[in-house]
Amino acid sequence: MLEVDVTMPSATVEDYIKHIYLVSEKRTSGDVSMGQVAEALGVVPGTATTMVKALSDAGLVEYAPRVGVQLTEPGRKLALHVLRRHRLIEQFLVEVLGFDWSEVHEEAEQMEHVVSDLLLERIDRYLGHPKEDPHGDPIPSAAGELIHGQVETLMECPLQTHVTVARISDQDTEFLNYITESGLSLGVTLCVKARSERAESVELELIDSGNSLTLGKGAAVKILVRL
Amino acid sequence: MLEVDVTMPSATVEDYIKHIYLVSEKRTSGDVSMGQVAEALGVVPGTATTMVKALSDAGLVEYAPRVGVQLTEPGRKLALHVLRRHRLIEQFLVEVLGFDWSEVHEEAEQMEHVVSDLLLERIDRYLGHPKEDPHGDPIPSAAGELIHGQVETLMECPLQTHVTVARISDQDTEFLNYITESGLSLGVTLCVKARSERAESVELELIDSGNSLTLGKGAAVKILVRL
DNA sequence: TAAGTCACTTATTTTATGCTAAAATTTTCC
DNA sequence: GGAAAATTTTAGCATAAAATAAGTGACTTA
Repeated sequence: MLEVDVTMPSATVEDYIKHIYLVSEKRTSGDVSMGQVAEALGVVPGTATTMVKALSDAGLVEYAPRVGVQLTEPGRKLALHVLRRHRLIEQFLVEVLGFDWSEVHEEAEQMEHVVSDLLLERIDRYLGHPKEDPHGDPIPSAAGELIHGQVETLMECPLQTHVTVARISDQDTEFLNYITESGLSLGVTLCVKARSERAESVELELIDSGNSLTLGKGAAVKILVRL
Repeated sequence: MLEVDVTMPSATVEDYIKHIYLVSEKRTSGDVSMGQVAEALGVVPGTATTMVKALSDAGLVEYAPRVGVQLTEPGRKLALHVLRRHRLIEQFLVEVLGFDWSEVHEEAEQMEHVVSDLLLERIDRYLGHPKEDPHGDPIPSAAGELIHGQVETLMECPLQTHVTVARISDQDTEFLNYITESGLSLGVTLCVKARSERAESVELELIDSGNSLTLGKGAAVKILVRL
């Protein structure tokens, strides 16, 4: 039987735990299915089953065969720690080294597994203890707490109301570039003029520029706004 | 037989190539023995033999059984590329994030395998294209050239002559802290008053502070000075 | 030159992570 | 409610990188 050493989790273990956390945040349901785990990690389902059983033996998750997986408290701690590393690195790359918000994800994906606690705290201090990363994602505290602001997607927020773009929940470079070009960067004020559930689209007006824009549901749910 | 994909070397491959380069720089002899490789990598000799054969199949080294190993031109290119990453990272950690020169080695050891070329060039630009890292080690250019200044160890440099500490060729935290406490940091001017080959020691005078200091051979050969 | 020691190589095993393919189970849909 | 579809698990195998242990060659020393 595979033994996972929790004292120094491998990059693979960290990735599984992180993705299980991210998926379970998105879905409100309790358990994450093996299919979702496999898809998030880019492996075949059989591989996910094997790894999740190992994670379960290591006490990082609770696994119920044919039901799904769920983080334990140590697992949640680890997930938030990895997420803190990822998001602080992204913020550092943008703020200090002049990266565009669309290019930092892949870089942080690698670095999150190697930066020491010491380096992480130096980065945090250098940045002045930021609360959010370049995509508006909240940065967990060193103690493992995460405060997410009150946000809603463009598919659920009130109509005819001024709202502010607060967070983009997609890390794809192409998508982020499209968002930038459309003038939907973080902090921009807009107003949802109309929404069609049948056509799965929303019609926006950008207050500052006065431009109008129509977005499909797929894109609209990735854009989170604050009232 | 193990196949090594040279297009994207693993961290392990990079470490082998880097250490073979570093050992062969130190020793003037042509080949690096398997024992030296194993010791540098912290593995048993059998592991080193197996990996070196794989590196040889990949065209990164030339390997003669029971004689030793030597980098090919692609191997040398890779070694210098890894060293460039390592040293630029060290310089960045010290210059930008306020690390002490004694704490950066281990951190860089991890990061050198994950920073992208893009990030590396941003770091290089941010630092103003430094020529040396915090220990005085030369930083190879992006093209793979390395200019090392004319330096000598404290065991070979002329006596009764003012020389400047230019480079410390040991990354051990304890040793570097000792060097700092002794006032032998980079740039310090000193004078070798006497040297005893029998006693394997040198007697130094630090010009700026006026302090005197005796060093054993082991330490003295790690301190490189410029005339 | 025979014996002993040391360094090195080879062969086999282990660990972590992945794959494919088949079997089993659950869900969906008439 | 039973067949088809989708999902999940199991089993067997592959790869990278390490270890162990045993065998081989080569240098030393008398």
